[in-house]
Amino acid sequence: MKSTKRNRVGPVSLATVAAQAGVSIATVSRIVNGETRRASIDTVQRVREAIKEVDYHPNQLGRALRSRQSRVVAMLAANLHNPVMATIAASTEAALRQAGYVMILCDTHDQSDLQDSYLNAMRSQVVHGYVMVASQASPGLLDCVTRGEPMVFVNRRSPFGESAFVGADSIAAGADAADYLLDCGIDEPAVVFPSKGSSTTRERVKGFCDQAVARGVPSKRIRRAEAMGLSHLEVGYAAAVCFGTPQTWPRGAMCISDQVAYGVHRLALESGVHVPQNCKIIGIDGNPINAWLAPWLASVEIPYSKFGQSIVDLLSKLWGGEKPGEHLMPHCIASGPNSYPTPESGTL
Amino acid sequence: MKSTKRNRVGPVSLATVAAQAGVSIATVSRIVNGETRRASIDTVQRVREAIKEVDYHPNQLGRALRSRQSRVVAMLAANLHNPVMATIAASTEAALRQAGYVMILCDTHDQSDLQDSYLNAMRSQVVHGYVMVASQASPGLLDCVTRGEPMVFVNRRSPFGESAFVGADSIAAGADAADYLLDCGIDEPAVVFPSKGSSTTRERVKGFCDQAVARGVPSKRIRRAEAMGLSHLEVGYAAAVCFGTPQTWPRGAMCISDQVAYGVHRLALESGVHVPQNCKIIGIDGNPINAWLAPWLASVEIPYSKFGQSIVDLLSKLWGGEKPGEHLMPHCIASGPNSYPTPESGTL
DNA sequence: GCAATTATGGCAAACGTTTGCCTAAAGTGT
DNA sequence: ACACTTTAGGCAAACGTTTGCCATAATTGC
Repeated sequence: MKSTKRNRVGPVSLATVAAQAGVSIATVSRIVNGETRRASIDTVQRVREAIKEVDYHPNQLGRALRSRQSRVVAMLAANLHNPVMATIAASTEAALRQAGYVMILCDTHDQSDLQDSYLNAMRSQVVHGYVMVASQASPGLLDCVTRGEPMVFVNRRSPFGESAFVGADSIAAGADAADYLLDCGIDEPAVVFPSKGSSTTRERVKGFCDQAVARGVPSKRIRRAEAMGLSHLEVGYAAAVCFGTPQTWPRGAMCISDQVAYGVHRLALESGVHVPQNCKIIGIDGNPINAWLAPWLASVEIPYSKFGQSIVDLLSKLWGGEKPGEHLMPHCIASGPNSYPTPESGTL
Repeated sequence: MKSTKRNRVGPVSLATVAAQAGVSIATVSRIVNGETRRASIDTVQRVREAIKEVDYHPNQLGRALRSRQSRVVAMLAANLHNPVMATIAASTEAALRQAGYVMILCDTHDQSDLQDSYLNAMRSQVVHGYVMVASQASPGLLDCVTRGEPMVFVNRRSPFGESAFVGADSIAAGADAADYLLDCGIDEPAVVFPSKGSSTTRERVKGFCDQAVARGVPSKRIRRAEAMGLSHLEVGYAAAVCFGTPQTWPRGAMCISDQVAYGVHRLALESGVHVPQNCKIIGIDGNPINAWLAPWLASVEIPYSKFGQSIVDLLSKLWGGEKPGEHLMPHCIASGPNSYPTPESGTL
């Protein structure tokens, strides 16, 4: 190696490259950023070699400081223990990466003060955009919105006026669940949901009830089971208590999430109610684990693993100065109870 | 408000505060950083008011650029769809936040080139530390290690010499699983694992086999079932095929992860093998969902939701210049099959 | 009353970028 | 030969911090 290759241990910056190539920092910067027409062909060549030589990588901090915009996006999710949000996080991370961004992940535990605290922290990190998964209304969020920060809301719409949104059509999802149960010939379906649910929850319930009524079920005959609880699992378990004995259990139940369905099913097991023979259950979310652990469960599948791409598309539009748009993701009835033998039909 | 409160729309920096308070930038900086003894009591007061006044928040970019260290930690996880890693990510995020850091989350999909790509990206973000969850050996990782970056390895040790590590004692976990099955009186236990598993996987298998042998099971009588597959679910399902008919199934099986156990159980269902009556299954991980969806499963519980704190502790030590330490997390047999009625003992 | 110390706080140089503006030199048209 | 444009590239000012060093003024010790 004939050049004075210095095994630089310390940080290598534009200055290092410039010195190595014998040009100014400005020239190197322009070449790094693809501004090749401002330099002669052999200068470009020389600089490119120097870059390899000293193993230069642009410092994103300097870049962001100067240009007042980073390649960092913040995701604030309400609860990472929820597999739905974990899936959304994973897919968003992948899509962002594809687009050359990195993602900072924050778990707000569904607390508005924590959300505000994160919002502040992210602002001082000069993040370039926000992804709010199931966000809460909070003063800090209002600030961000009014400041016009690029924000995409996921699953829950902005509490403050119109905004970019990606989520499922909850009304339609609820309606599809109603269709499923009604098509099974169940004339008095139940619906299980958390008492203090989000708007999404309420929409799912509403979609279900409206559709049931539209198909001739008297509103009074829809058995509404609700409970409050920390997790949807517990909500389902607690709410189903009102179903009573095996004789009084409904023959079909729609749970506003798969997690609620798991809770309901546990009580069914404990009560000696057989699912799906005695009671058909349909959830919403389409958790992939259902095929393995909950073959008794039908579910309205929502393609969370495709949310990431839509989120990034929407963000890009916001960055491009466009009006916030909406992406309503398609859904479908995914998994009816699987065909392989349930314990009851086994060889015993 | 008597002061000339300007409703600054633009960015507010140290300069803004300095102007407002009529002092120099340096003074404000020092006060912001708690260097109060360098300013008179009333100057401090005035600056503090000015800070409120203009709603100043330090720009972390400028800070990081100047001091060459940020409050950002990168986590590179092999696969966020794995609930184990999602749990670790969530708990680490919480612990880091507690310590005043933010976390950038990267999903390497267990690919070494993607891992390197992220490692590079993180370096140019000037992150302050790395958390490698189930990392791969790769050139970029070797670079980082030799450069002496603060890194904590989780679940898989560094492929390159000693390093900070947090994880469970896999040998002991495997041994405990063996004890469980043997204590149930099963004399020919099976062990189910992926063919090309990580070191952790191999240790769990080894711990199991060694303990079984130590307790008098001839090594030949341990039925080893392995398969390759993308996910542990599929591994379990495929590996259990070799168990054959209900007559030839083992009476107990240890699966090196709960996910493998789910796969095995699905085949058991399809084959008409009743769990746990005909075959006891024990997994490792202690997925909280087990209590709800897999009451038939025993599991060696590993406290993943406590990993975050240990990870941050270890990172702090590294930052403090200490030698990399190890945290072996305790584990215990968590959930035997639940006591509530299984389908087989139901009212049917 | 004078030197030595301490309190208070400003100056300016970094950190690594990007970019508007300027300067030469070289090329082009007539 | 002259005016004019293009090409190639450097200068220096930001962006928002931190911090070593210097400069006053006030206090202390004798």
